[in-house]
Amino acid sequence: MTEVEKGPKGRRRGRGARERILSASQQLFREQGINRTGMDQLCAAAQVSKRTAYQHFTGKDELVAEYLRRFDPSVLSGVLDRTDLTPRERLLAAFDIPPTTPLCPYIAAAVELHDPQHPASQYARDYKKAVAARLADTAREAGAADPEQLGEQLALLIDGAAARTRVLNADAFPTAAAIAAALIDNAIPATASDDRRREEVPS
Amino acid sequence: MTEVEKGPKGRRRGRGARERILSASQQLFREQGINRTGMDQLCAAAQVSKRTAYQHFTGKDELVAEYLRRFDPSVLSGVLDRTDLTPRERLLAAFDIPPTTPLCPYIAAAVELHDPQHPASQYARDYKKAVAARLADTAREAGAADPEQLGEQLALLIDGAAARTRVLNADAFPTAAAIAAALIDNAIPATASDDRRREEVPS
DNA sequence: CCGTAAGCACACAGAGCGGTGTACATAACA
DNA sequence: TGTTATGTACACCGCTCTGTGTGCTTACGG
Repeated sequence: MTEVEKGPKGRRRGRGARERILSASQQLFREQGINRTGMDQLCAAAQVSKRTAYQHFTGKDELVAEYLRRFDPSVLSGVLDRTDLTPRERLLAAFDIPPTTPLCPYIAAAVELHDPQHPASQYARDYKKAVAARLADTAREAGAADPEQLGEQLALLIDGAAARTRVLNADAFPTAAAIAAALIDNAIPATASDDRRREEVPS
Repeated sequence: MTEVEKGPKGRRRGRGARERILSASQQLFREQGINRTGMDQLCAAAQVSKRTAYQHFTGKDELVAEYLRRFDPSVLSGVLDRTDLTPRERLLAAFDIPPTTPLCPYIAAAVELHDPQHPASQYARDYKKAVAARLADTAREAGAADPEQLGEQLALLIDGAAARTRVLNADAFPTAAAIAAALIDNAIPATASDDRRREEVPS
């Protein structure tokens, strides 16, 4: 096992330079934004020398892309996979986000980088499509008439709530959840008995 | 009448330094973003010396705030005031935006500036609230049961479509319009005789 | 015990940024 | 005719940014 928490000089930790950099990115990029966080500050926060950082990442662009890739936060895999909820409840749970998220980092990255060709922007696009697809899957499971459309609609609601929360400085997710509930009720034929707890709906 | 289109030296135009600066801002801030547009480039595009620009605006911050204030485009005063449409049609027309808008500049400014106290961010907040209020007014006029809620919901849909359009690089307003139609139909009691002109059949 | 890999500290380059200082030119008005 | 606004041209300041170059220090494996 490599030594950990070394003395004041030399290698600080055997493993973890990359991880510390990415972890600091998570915090700083979200708190301050990408453009307003310089590499100097980031390396200081990660307790990593700048030289080391540029040996792990070819540049800030690659670091930003990796930072975005290290997500998946709650919404995608956390909420929609819960088996203790009905599909309908899972769809609605996607709107019960904790107040810890100032703004969806994917939208923020796309706006801040401002270049659709930037690797991070491309990944943001892929991720958003994946979220819509997952929502569509769950919608299908819930028995929606047009699952793809419902998935796209719910994804739009999430993004709208995120953007509006940022601009207004006030939580917009309850509003989005209300719309979502209405859409789901509209889209799912009443025959699907989703309102009963813990029941797998045979499609 | 002051002379216009002067010679190669001296004062280029009698009036218009300010206007040219703001006009160049409209183009460059939208095309490239605020942070990626330097004052040098902006002054060159406006054919205005940097010195003059800083005599009209105390700094870039003030310029950005003024740039945002010089909007109102179509949505707020253009569409919702049309008397040739029923209130319901006016609400839906807010989603028929031309493809000329890459991203709602208010959201972009709030994300790029990243400081809720920035004058431009404050104005963006005010503007978004005003839009929701105008939508609520129209919703009331259309006979909605809870106009404030419907206005807020439609505003969220617009912001969601704007954000999603930016991230996905694909028009998301049709999806938002579909949701809006459903919400409006749900919120307005059938007694309201808006549907009488049925030549436009959506969905 | 020595080589190598990993990392640190620190200075520096090159560019762009917001913003200013200075000297000069022109138009409108007295 | 002269004064005053208004504007130009252009160099310049101080700062921050991304990214390197250089030399030193440590840990670990053979």
